[in-house]
Amino acid sequence: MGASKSESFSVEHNEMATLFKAMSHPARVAIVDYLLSVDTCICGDIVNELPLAQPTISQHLKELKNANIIKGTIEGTAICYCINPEIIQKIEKHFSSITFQLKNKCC
Amino acid sequence: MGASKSESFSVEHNEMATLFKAMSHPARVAIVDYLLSVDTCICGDIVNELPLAQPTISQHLKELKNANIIKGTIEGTAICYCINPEIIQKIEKHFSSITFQLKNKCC
DNA sequence: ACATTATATCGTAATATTGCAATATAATAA
DNA sequence: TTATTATATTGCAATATTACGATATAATGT
Repeated sequence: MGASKSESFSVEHNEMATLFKAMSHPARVAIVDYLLSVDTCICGDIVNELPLAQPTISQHLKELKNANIIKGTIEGTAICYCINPEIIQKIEKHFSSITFQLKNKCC
Repeated sequence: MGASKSESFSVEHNEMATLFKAMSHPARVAIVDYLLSVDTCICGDIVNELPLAQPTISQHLKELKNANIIKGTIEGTAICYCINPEIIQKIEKHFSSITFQLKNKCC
C-alpha cells in the first residue's frame, strides 16, 4: 500500500492532522507569517515576497484555503487574503490542552 | 523538480514546518494524544492502541522523536516514551504570537 | 475589442511519504 | 543456550507532495 489509513483514526485526530499538514511546508509558514506582517489584508503581492513561481504559490495558497487557515475574497483584479482567526484559536486550544495534561505527568 | 526548496526559506520557518510535518498524520496525532492520556510515561503498548502494524508505528515514533516532540528511554525490554514539554511550549508560543498579531488587524 | 494584470488550472517530472512483510537487534526469562 | 518479548531496520509497492512551464480564466484599463 502506501495511502494514509486516515479512516482508521478519529475525526478529531484527522482534523488536527489536516491543519498541521497545511502548515507543514516552509512556504506556507512563510505565507501565514507574511499575511500577519502586513497591516491590511488587501494584498496581491505574495508572489513577489516568496522565492517560488506563481503557480507554486497559487497551489500553496489553495492548500491553506482548503484547510480553512486563510480566506480569500476577490478585490477587483487582485485577491485579498486573510488569516482565519477561528482556526488559529482551534490550534491554540489543542496545545493548551496538551500543556494542561502535561502538568499531571511524572516526567 | 519536485523536491522542497527549503533552503530558500528562513531557519525559523523551516523549524516550524518540521514540527507541523511531524504532527501532520492522524496516527502521530493519536500517538501524542495517547501518551498524554496515560498516567505514566512508561508505556510499551502503543502498538496495541493503534490500527497499524508494528513497523509502521515504529516509523511514526521515529519521526516524532526526530522532530523532538517525544523522547524515548530504554526501560528493560520496553521503551518509555514521553512528550517533550519544551517543544509543545515552542508551538504554543508560535500561535500566541499569531493571535497577538491578529489583534492589530482590520479583518 | 484588445491589452494588461492577477490568479488558477493542467500536465508532468522529481521526490517524499505511507504501510507492511520479512528480518534484524536487543534485553530478559526459562 | 534457547525461547520470548519488544522494538528497529530493510526493501519495496502504492500513493502523495512539490515545483513549474504552458495555458486558461477573469477583471480592469485603454
